[in-house]
Amino acid sequence: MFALVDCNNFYASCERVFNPKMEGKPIVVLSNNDGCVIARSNEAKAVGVPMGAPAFEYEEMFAKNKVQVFSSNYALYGDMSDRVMQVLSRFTPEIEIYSIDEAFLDLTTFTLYDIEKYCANIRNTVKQETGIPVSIGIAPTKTLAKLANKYAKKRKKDIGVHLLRTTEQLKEALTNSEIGDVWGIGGQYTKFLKKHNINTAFDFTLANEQWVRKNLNVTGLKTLKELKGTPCYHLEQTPPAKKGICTSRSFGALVKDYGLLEESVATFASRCSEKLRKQHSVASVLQVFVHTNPFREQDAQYFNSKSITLPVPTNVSFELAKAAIMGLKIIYRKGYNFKKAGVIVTGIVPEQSVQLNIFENPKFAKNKSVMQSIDKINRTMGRDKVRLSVMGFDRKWKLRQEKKSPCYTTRWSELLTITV
DNA sequence: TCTGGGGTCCTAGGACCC
DNA sequence: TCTGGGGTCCTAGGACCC
Repeated sequence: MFALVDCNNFYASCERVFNPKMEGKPIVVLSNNDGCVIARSNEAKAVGVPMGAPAFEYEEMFAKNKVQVFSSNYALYGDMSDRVMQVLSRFTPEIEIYSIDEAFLDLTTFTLYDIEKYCANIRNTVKQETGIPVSIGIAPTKTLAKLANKYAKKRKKDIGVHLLRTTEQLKEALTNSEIGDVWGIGGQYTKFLKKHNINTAFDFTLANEQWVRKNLNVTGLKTLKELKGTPCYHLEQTPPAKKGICTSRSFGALVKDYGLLEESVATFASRCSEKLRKQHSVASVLQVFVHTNPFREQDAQYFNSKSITLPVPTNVSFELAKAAIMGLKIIYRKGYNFKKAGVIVTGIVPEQSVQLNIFENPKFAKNKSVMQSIDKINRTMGRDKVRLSVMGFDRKWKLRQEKKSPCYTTRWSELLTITV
């Protein structure tokens, strides 16, 4: 049996933990640059704020309904996520952290327990120790656990735990779940399946397997089998190393100037190098891209990218920044209003495989220890305490974040003060 | 003024090899 | 009339996830 633990309206709930005045009120959290709505409390959903709503179009609506608006605060959400996952790990070592707000638990060996009671206990403990409300779905496959979780959120709000085990329980939940709510069935497949008169998860379980294989390929077939109770996905306790790493941002204001673009691209390359070092990998290809704002129809549009093959795979920040700037010089065109830039590294292999190369460059060991020292300083003293000068200092291209809450749990200077 | 960011897997088709 | 058979690797594009 798998349990899927999913935090309710996670970002909105994080904002509420340290700001209890927000309890019971509609609140939304915006994407980077305060662009669109990416999280909503139940109250915000109830007054009709849609997911992805552009903030500037909804200003009046927010005011009218007294919706509290927050910029996203990833330092806070990341730390709260760690706390939730730590609590969950106490209940079983068989845990897969699936995303910032979700974890699968493998409860197969818990045969002597009342699983529903055990999960209710998990839910209460997480709430008690972190302040975050969660819902838990329990079922024989991951896809069914996802479905059970949705069901718990929709129909068993007060209990927050839903178990699917007997044929009757399964049939009832499948019949009452829309096909588009199934994990693995997105917008395109929903349209396609509805056209063929498959409207619920139960309808889908009656579909012909060859037909599903042909039209939704093997991933669709796996989804079908999982819904019918045959597990195709297992618990992944150690996440596999990433095959591609991307750092990109939209700018807070349009950028015309080459120098600012260069600062941003160097910064993105440096972030990619940090992420590579964190998973002990090196990359052999770096791609840099820039583009204008497609929403500004009055502006001339320009999209371009350049791939650079690195002479030796690397995770050294200045080597990646150098390559990124080289690429940027090739694709930069004067006179455009740039809105976004990014760096993607691919051709990722373990650091070990390069170190063992018999043609190893003596610079490699030296650079590696420089990077280790920089990482250590930045980890303890704060991000970018030591950085490449080409990354700049005043960050004119930085994000807009006008309504960011304090980093309650990760910055001494922003700790909550309680006045009695 | 203003519209996010970061991933995965699968398939088809082209280039190339013997 | 008629023109082999069996592979690999890479990339672009489309689907999905959070």
